[in-house]
Amino acid sequence: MKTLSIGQLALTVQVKVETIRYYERRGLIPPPPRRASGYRQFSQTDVQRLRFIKYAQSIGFTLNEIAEMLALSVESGATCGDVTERIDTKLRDIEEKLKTLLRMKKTLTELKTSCKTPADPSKDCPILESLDIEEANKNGKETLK
Amino acid sequence: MKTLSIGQLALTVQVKVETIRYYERRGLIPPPPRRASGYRQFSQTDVQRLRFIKYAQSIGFTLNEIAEMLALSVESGATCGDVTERIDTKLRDIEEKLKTLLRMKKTLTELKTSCKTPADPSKDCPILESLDIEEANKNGKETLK
DNA sequence: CTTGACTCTATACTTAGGTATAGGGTTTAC
DNA sequence: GTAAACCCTATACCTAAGTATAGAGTCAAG
Repeated sequence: MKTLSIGQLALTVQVKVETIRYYERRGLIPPPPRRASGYRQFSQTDVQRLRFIKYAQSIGFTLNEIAEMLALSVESGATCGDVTERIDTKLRDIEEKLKTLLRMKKTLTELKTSCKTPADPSKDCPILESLDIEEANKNGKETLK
Repeated sequence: MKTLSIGQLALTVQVKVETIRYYERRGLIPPPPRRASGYRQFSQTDVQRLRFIKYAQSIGFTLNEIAEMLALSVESGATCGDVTERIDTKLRDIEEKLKTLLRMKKTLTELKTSCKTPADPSKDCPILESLDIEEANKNGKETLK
């Protein structure tokens, strides 16, 4: 089993050196053994673990959630049920976000339409207009003259 | 024109007092006139402006983007073109996020299926298994005995 | 054996959008 | 006229996921 320095590990999994140390602080990877000099010695396990972290991140899990799942894998007897539960939670999250984004999309599209067809095309945007009117009031309607 | 204290404004638009001061610092609302005591005096314009900010936020604009739009409304001659451009940019953002979320949803759903049907239902989750194997290796297979 | 690349810790900084607190001064209602 | 409720500034803190920096020690190649 050849060991890796933090730099080699970083290179292997395409992660910054600082990030690995950060993950160790966060408890996402176990503190690796050290050389006499204090240099960290990582194993292939750590490569695997970091890859798992990166993958889980890419499918939308936060570091906290990933930490929980990793803890799960250490407890013996963790089964599919434990994992699918987290997946379901995450799927509900995603569903929520999708709904919000779709609502935003709809509103923006409508806004765009109302904006594209002003009574007079040379006129100011009706969206900004409401603010402008207020600005005018603020200045005692002076700006309307 | 009756003026409002920061607390009254906060109540009116359902925003925390601190948030209003924060918006002032961020340049989202102009520095209001002050009483002799230093107390801020807000106008109906500020109510309008804060409502605009909240609305824009709710449809997905960041405070920076909102600041830009507010600046736009101050420049005379800002038209629909200026606004629809921002809306289009935001719509592209949303489209991106939607794609990512849908990808995540698909992956998680597949993962769930693979997790639900292990060879033996009492067996550990195949997702966590890959990590367990590595853990075992690390301990010199001792844990497999 | 020296020099450049690597590693160590600790601390601060980043973005985004606030929230909380300390230590004051002010206003208002009774 | 005093006490509660309000306001002021400045500063620190929060989440999330890192990134950057300083100052020191270590390793490997020539």
